[in-house]
This record gives sequence, C-alpha cells and structure tokens, in this order.
Amino acid sequence: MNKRLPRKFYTQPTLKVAKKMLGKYLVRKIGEEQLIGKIVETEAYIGPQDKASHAYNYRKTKRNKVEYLVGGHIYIYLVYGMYWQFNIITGRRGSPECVLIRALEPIYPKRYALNPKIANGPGKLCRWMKLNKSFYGEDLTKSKRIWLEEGKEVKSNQIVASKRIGIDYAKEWAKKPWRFYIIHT
DNA sequence: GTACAGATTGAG
DNA sequence: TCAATCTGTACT
Repeated sequence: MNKRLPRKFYTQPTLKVAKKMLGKYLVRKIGEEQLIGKIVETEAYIGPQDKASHAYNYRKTKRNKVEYLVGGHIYIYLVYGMYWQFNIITGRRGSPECVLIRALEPIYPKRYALNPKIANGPGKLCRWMKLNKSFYGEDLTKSKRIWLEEGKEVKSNQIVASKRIGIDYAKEWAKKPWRFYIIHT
C-alpha cells in the first residue's frame, strides 16, 4: 500500500524536494470521498535570499509566518482576491522556504482523469480540492484530510527546469530555473 | 485609516 | 489583452 511521506522528505534542501515532489500523489479526503492528483509542476521559493519569496530578507508577517515552521506544513494564501496558492513548507524550523504546487494531474476518481484541465494551475487545483484558509498551517504528516503519498517514479530526464511564473517584479530572481515540471509524453 | 499591488484565470 | 476581486502590507 502507498505510504504517507515522512517528515524527513520535507526537511531536505528545497530545490531537491521541489524536484522529488514531481510524480508524488496528493491525497485529499472530503468526507467519505477521496481525491487523488499527481503532482506535475512545482516551484521553489528559497526564503531569505530569494526576492520573489514572501520571506525575502527574513520578512515575517501574519500571512507568511508558517513558512518558519519545520517542513511538511501547509502555507496557503489568497492572491488577486480570488485564487488560493497551495505551498508546502520545506527545510528546518526557522528557515522560511517552500514549494508551490502549480499543477496536478487528476488520478482518482476516474471521471476527473478525463478532464485534465481541472487542476492545471495553482488556483485551479485549490478549487478542485476545495483547499482554503482552513488548511493554513496544517501538517501533512499528521492531517486526516490531506497528505502526500509515494506516487509514480519520475526519471530525471523527464523533468524540465525553467523560470518561475508571475514574479517579474523580482528581477534577476525571476530568471532562476526553479520551476520544475514533468514532460508531457 | 487609506491606498495599492499581487506566486492567476478565463473570456474576448 | 484585460478585468475580476480582496487581503496583507506599508504608509499617512
């Protein structure tokens, strides 16, 4: 049976976790129903040095304070007044780093697999899985309603790195190849 | 208290 | 190309 990923997975260096997360299954339990999506696109945000990060220069606000928790917690927030962004904290306690989940491929229930566009964007996957502020600070290693499982193996030659999206204001940091996705086969 | 931009999306 | 829509943040 598939096993929930342990704390150890999340406390590795952020860029490594961002890559390893590709192919993992994100499981969301809603009542008796389960939704499962394979992670196919991620972006890394490397805390204090990363100008595109909310925690740039160790900034700590009411919104991003969970980024300082140990890896495995959820950082979720609203952008543009209507879309949630689902991030997973990485690294150790006190190091504000995280990975943004940008896209899922629906696996289960089967009817969603026919509609791959339902979760192909950071705002859309949250709408699909009904993720909102109530998940702020939730622990993926303990939660009963959301967690990550070992999924399909992804070979390194199927992973592409490119620059991150929607953060042009961060200038040179916007060009870092810290967005990872699986080649569509 | 007030102003303003943003890790997006879908329609035109 | 552009509006929708609202919270956190930085300022007065």
